[in-house]
Amino acid sequence: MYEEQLVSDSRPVRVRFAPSPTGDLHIGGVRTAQFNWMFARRHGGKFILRIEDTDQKRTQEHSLSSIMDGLRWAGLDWDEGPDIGGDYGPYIQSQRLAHYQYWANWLVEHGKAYRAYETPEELELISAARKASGFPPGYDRRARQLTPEDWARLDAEGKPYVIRLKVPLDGETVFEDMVRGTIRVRNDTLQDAVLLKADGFPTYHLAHVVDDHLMEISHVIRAEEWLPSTPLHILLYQAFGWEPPKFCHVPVILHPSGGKISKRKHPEASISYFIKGGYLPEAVTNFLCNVGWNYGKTDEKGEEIQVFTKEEAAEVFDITRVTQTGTKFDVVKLKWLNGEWIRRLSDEALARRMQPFFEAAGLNAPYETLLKVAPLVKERIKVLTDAVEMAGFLFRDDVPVPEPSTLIPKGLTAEQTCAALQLAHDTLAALPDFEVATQEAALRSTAEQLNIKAGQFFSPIRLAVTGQSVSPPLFEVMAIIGREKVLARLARAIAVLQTTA
RNA sequence: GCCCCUAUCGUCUAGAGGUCUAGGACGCGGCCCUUUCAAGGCCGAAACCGGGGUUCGAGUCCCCGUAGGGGCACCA
Repeated sequence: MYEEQLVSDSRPVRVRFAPSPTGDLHIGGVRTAQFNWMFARRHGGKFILRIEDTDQKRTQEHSLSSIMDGLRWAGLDWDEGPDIGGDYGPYIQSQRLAHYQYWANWLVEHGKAYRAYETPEELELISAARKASGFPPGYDRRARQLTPEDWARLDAEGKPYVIRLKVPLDGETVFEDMVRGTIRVRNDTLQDAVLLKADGFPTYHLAHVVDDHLMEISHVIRAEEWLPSTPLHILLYQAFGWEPPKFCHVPVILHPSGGKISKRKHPEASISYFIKGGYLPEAVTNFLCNVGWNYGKTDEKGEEIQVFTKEEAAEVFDITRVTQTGTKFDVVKLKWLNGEWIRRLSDEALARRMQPFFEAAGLNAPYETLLKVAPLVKERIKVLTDAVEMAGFLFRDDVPVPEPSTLIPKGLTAEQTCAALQLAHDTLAALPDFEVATQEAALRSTAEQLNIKAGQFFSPIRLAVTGQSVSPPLFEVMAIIGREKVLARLARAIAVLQTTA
């Protein structure tokens, strides 16, 4: 199916991302938001942010700002939303209760819905009894029998009620999903879903249908977990006599071990994991494009282009080509992509982006120094936090004293190593300047003098100066650290070897 | 239990009935480069879930199995 057929000219493209404020933004939510965003940008439509806070128990105080921060971090800007308003506001459902109550009652008045007075406890009993006698669990629609007189009597007793949809007992509901094609469900498998809760708040089913209609949403792009309840939503549109939007259900993101990735069980389900973990928003959105969709452009070698921006993706985004299979979230591949993006950063940009991570590690890393560090770590790190691990020693005075055993390279004795370090020390001390090229020329000829391989020579120097066996290129590192500290650290290592020998 | 969706290398995917000896990427292995580690270059191993149809021809269409996922709340 091609997308062009599904975007009608008569109806402007208006899509929304509608999270519930129950904590951090979920990584799957980011992708859903991104698909909506790309679809809107592709078709010159509007991308709307709406907050679905109709569950008073689960709503969390700081969640709204956390969600908006997450979206901003990912660069998914919205055209209408709680903070910026718009012509269809308010964009927070708890501020739209009058709408839901009006339309719920409208359905009752028109015989499409009814009041039900069962308590949650009674419902549990009903469900259990049905199960026991071989029926599917759920509600048995007994309140359909109630007359308006019954309602008056129960109201007089002060009994709270909910409003339930009167689902047709026979027939089937059919709709077209933009990625899955025709979906067909028998109505007798559907429940008389609650639309308005006893506390006067709507359920998701009612609230989103009313809002999507009132906000003139043209395409509902949402996670696959909504697929089974979509027939119910179609029935609701029919009961109202409204034209439903087009639906598109995108596959869920799975944990590599199988099953839905959940914030409760997996830290990487939350966008903050990636923000704090030193991932670039460019890489995360790039990666998310390839989970359930693919860019499809190839380079001159015939290889698929893997690195692209979400803007580039939006230019060719076709929602009907979204995959239909649940996809596992491969953090390893994300890390690789993140490395690709880091390598594309200018030194200035990389320095700026690394800075907060050094600070978070308690290191005072001036921008000017980071600017020199950037080219050294650029092709060695996958996430920004790697830079702290790899180059943190540049900003630390308490670099660990190396173990004598690690100091001695293969093929050399302790005495030889000690002598080599002493010679390195003296050579460096005598240099006219401390430039990389000067150091390199001098130390390479020193290695020749000593008749040992360059690698054998540089290894103990590296250990002594950086405290690590792995580091960015040695001469660059020493130039940044400065001659004084380098000589001191060499002297310290020499002393360690001497006491051992 | 009932309903819905899905099924190509370990993972993400390309594949719109003949161009498939099934392509790419990550990861993995090897080689080259090299002061460590990377990055980069080259090479390699690695998949159409099973069974029936339809068709001259099926990874591609249909059916049945099987497997995976999702859903059956006064949560979203």
